Amino acid sequence: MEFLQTIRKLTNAYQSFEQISDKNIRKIGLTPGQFDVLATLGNQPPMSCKELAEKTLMVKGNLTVILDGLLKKGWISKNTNPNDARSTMISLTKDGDKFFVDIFYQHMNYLQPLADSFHENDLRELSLELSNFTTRLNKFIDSVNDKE
Amino acid sequence: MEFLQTIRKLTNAYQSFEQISDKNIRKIGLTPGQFDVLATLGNQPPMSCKELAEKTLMVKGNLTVILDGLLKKGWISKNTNPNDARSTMISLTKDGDKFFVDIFYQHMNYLQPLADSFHENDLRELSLELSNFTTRLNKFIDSVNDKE
DNA sequence: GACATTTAGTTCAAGTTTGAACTAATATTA
DNA sequence: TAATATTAGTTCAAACTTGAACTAAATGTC
Repeated sequence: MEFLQTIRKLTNAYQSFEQISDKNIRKIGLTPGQFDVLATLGNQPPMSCKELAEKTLMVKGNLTVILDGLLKKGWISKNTNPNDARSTMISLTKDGDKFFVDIFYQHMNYLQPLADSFHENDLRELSLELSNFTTRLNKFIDSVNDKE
Repeated sequence: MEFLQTIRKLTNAYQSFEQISDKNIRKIGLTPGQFDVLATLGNQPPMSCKELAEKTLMVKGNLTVILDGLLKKGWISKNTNPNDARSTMISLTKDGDKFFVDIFYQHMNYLQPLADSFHENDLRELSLELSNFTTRLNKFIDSVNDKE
């Protein structure tokens, strides 16, 4: 069954990269979740928890915990959305932004030799195929959700 | 930077699939880690914790916990390796094997409509490119490990 | 407007994951 | 062979994750 084979390859690729990336992120002193949130907030206007949870694919409960951690470190701020008192807008503080730029640069630097070892064209080709693959996955997710 | 773009696509693809797969696995009553271990043990001769940890990419501490859970459910058995008293050989029990065949079938059934929505050739092409991609990732991992 | 429904975010318990320290067994080497 | 180093697996604390129940605010409907 070719499909399972492809999934296995996908999993291997992802996990290999994760291994590389997480190792450096933890060395920086962040958890992958925290890095994910910081990277999503970086260079963006403030966004709600809901939006942040969607982009990072975290469940809301987990996001609250991660935001608590980042808040304690002083890297994000929370403000009630003036248009909807239920929702909270999250943004990087000045310190948070400085930190983000720093670690992002550091992380990219770490990955540079890896990035350089690929041919642009191969990456473009793979990107395209992964996009098509994901499109179908998401269609399936929608169809499953519709049934519920 | 094409590389980051590709990584993002890879992450999206993986997480979309994970979302699909984990949902069903948890419905079956397993955690993704438990499923992973059962699937690795299925149709294989007994293997050591070390081998199991390598194949599933889990840290040893986590594997111990997961094996405890599977042991409690009666699906695996542990036996000291006669050739090396430090190591433990893990295998599926008869019940565990029956359960594994059951859930594997159930899970495949769940994924079938998704699998059918792809063209074999596209999958083969993507598989190949992912393999090449992972080969390079692993080379990078080795080179980083060598430096330590 | 009052009542039910939906939505945003928090809280909590149970379980997972990590990394480091630990025990016990095997390999190495002098 | 005795001392040392390595390897297999466990334990533990701290942190993360999930899912469900909860509070509060906004929206819909009569």
